[in-house]
Amino acid sequence: MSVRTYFHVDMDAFFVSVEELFDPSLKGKPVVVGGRPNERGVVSAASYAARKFGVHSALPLRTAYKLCPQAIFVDGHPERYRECSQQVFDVLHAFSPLVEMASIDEAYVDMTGTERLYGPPLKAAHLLHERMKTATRLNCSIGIAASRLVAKITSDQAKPNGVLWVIPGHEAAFLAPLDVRKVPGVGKVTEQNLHALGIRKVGDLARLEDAFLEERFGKWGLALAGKSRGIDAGGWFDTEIGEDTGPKSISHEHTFSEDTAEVAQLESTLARLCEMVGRRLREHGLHARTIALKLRYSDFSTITRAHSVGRPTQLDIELYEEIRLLFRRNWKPGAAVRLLGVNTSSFEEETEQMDLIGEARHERWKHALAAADKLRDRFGESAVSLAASMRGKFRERTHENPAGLPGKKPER
DNA sequence: TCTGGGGTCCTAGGACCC
DNA sequence: TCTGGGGTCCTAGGACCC
Repeated sequence: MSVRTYFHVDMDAFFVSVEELFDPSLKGKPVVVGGRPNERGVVSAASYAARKFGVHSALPLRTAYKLCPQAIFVDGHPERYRECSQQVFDVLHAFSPLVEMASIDEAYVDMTGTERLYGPPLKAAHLLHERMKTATRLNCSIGIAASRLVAKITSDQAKPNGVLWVIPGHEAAFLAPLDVRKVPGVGKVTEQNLHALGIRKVGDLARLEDAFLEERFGKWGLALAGKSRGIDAGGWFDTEIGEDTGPKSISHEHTFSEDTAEVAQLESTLARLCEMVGRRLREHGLHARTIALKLRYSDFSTITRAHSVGRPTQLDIELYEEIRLLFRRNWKPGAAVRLLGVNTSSFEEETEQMDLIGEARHERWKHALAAADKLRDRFGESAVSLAASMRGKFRERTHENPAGLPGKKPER
């Protein structure tokens, strides 16, 4: 098999950098994206100035405030990030057609066989780096290697705003001195398990027998053995670049600013979550067979309860009927709830069958929801709401029912 | 420290079928 | 009446990623 060349392009402090485009006065200052310092929630991104104080993503906002009270706390703007992410993709795609966005702020580019066009890898990477800066006004770091795994680890080592190449054949030497935690897929738990075995560096891992790792960690251990030697093994690293598979699940969840045990508040929140999920299902032209409720109590204990339905659906009201049933069967009445979530999966594409099945009620809702989706496009997410049509004194970001949705009260 | 929201993948047990 | 052997689907939970 011939040697391939992969770039891993990772945007530097992406959310913070995008916020700086909208408010240049933020530049160079300690900035925390994610919310107010007294809110429930965690840091989505921290500027390099804020990181000097120990602030990093996933840190609770209240903790971030204690570490760095002078930081500027800003709310996240997902639409801005999606738009900039699209610009990043456009730059990459114009550069080389084999691009796969791995998340909103990072991508793999298969650069194999582009030497005649762009020259050797380092030269090509610097050209791409420059084009990215010119087109998006954002900095990125680029890792270059013969496997995607090593390219990803390399871009991390290149940060911030750098380009780094691991020459084929030098993977093991490059990886050996790094902490095992640097290997994608090794998180807190696996790191602890490895430490318990006296394994701290990737080099320690690479010296072990495959059989030993397989015995200790199963299938995952075998993939880990390959990773320690820089081989794309296991999980999505094995897939081809550029193939666009649709989503496998669509979900929304909400953490209350204060825990609550009020049924009206809980159920109207579930209704709102079902609307958000239903809308996205319709956008993607998908019908879900499996609908799941997520419930987190004050003590952070969390359960999920799922049900698969005979007829896949994309309708808010049908999602809500299932979810409410799951909720009523599983919620310990009176127990304060911290978080609610609605998840859908086992998708089926739209079929003629589904349209033919549509009995009157089904069709009414379908048309009403299409109208509601249009209204939301024009006036925003809170313009129309099933939650608003529910009884109960509690209302959250909703008002009366301007679309005239059928049915005042969703009853079975 | 007091812990978001959106995902993916893996494991494991039980039901059910042949 | 002492206990098959898959295969597949479903559910629940957990690790991990950005």
